[in-house]
Amino acid sequence: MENYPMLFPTHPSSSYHLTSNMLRNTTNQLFADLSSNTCSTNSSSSLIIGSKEGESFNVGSSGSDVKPSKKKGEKKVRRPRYAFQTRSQVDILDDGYRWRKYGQKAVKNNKFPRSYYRCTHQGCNVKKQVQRLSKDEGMVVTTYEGMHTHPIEKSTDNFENILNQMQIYTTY
DNA sequence: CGTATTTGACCAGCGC
DNA sequence: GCGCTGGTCAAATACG
Repeated sequence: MENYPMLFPTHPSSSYHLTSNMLRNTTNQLFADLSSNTCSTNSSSSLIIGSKEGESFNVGSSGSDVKPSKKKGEKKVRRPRYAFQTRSQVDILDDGYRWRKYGQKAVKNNKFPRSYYRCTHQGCNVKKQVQRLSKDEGMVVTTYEGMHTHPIEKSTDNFENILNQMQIYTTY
């Protein structure tokens, strides 16, 4: 059983820490309740994390399978999802990990489609979805699901890179 | 040529 | 039971 203590795992990578810290400072990220309130609430800060239940659902095991049935002993696992809103004109919020887009769906309440991303690391089942609010075009809701158990592969050592991201984030 | 993205189809959960 | 909505897969395509 794994617990999900926080949004971002504390990795020894100082650059990561810097990145997340930078993110917090530049953009006001707020937690939104996905369980009861959904994101339709225009309230400023809605802390969430509704679900508990830490379930590690192995994905990349032995190639691709069309699994109609779930694994043994697990049913509808609702692992916690961490969502935070970000004021940004860009929906590509690079947190240092490499994401592969695996789906895109249109949401009823929003005019903009929701993008589904998954971490490209093998054994890392971290998923995230990015959704832009139709109410506020400059508001992007990013929902993280799961935790990374591996270091960042992106070269955030470059301060220029970080600065560049900061410029992007502060483009509003 | 290898990898990421796009896009339609498929499926499961939920409400009526 | 049926239809709607959300979530995922996988083939095709784009891009380096």
